Amino acid sequence: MKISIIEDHTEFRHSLEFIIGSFSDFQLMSSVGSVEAYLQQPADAEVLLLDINLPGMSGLDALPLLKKRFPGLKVIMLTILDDDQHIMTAICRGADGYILKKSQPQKILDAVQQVYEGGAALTPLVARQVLAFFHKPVTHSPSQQEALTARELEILALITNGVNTEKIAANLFISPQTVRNHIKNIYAKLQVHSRAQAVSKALRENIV
Amino acid sequence: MKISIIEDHTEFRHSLEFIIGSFSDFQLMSSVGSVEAYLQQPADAEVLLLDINLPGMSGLDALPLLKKRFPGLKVIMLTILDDDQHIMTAICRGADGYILKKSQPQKILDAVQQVYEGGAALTPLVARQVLAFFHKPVTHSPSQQEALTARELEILALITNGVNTEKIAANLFISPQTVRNHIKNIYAKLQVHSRAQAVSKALRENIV
DNA sequence: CCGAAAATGACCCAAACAGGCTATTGTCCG
DNA sequence: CGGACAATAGCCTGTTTGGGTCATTTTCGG
Repeated sequence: MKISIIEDHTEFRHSLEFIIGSFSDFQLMSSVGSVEAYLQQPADAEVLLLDINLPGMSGLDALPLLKKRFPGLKVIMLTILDDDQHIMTAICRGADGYILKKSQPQKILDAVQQVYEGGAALTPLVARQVLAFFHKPVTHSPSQQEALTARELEILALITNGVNTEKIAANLFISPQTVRNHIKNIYAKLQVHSRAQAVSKALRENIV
Repeated sequence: MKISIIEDHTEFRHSLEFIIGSFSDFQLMSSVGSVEAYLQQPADAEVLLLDINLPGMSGLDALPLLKKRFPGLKVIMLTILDDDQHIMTAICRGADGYILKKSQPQKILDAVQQVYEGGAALTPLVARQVLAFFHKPVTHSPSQQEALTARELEILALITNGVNTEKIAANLFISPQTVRNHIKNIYAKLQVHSRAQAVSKALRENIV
């Protein structure tokens, strides 16, 4: 298993090198202090430990670039912060893992092993924040506003796909006027006043 | 740490009981074979191991119900399948963990510990599938269509919030007519023909 | 079996919108 | 300097939408 490291903090980098060097399963290919240095002599690593806070190009900015240049490379973000925004940015840009520097060495080795085997490595607290993105909207939405009926949900779904009144009516085999009435009721329940607002609310609050 | 189990497969349930009983940190409150049985004599557990495939009400359907009735209860889904759809459903309904039955006993204990400490417990392969939901859309979207200008993005964002032409104009200190023109250009680039479609595309492809 | 809620349908009207065309100004790049 | 593009602005026309009010039928739970 070929591993590279990009981490500017010399002391911590040496620790990582030591940990990885302790196991014969792991082969350290490259260990540098910046993305720029890494790109000058790229190693064909399989797993990359990438710091977020780096001098020059940040780890977050390097992520999509590295993923594009080395397809198949698994990248684990290493960071001191478990900042919500950083986590989501990293994940959206293709990170395969996100672990905190304060983690025990064994956890870091586990993470490398996990991503090598095709999994993703998240510390439990990071995983919690990721999951929050899914069930936050769902839990807070059904509370406030009135519930939509099945028919209304059906029509809202079509509106959300940009279908106009005429086509919705044709689709559901009902009169356009009836569609209009349903839409009025939907607006009242969602407390919106236009299709654009309805679509926005429907998508953001996972009503569809 | 108070733990309950809902699992219909008797043999596996007994294994779980045994594993949990082996540690003095854990206190087994209740161990039953169905959601219905659990609701009849609810225990004030802190962590619940919940099977997905259950006779009667499924674990997925019970999830929101249990979460509502016992706020603060952490639920770990236990299942044989790592089916994509089940995972996402469970997460959207508030699961705090999702682990496979074939996991080593130690992993299950770790998961309980992790959710108890406020984290989320996902096996690496499940985590991979969750992450895929984030970086899939981002990678495929910026390809096809033409890029929007800064002004167009600004206006698209306002449209996405349901603001009408008049208000957008007032907001940006430009003429409503100019806003109309920008919107026409946005429509052309996004290949849509209405605000609703534009909002839908903007939100679904993370353009805003 | 009755009443509430949902689904269906209609009319009107003012406002908003979509699409077509033209035009001026500014900026940036080759 | 000249062309490309973005941002600004106007006009016209037909369509769609949002809001108001009313009425009939169906469905479902008490």
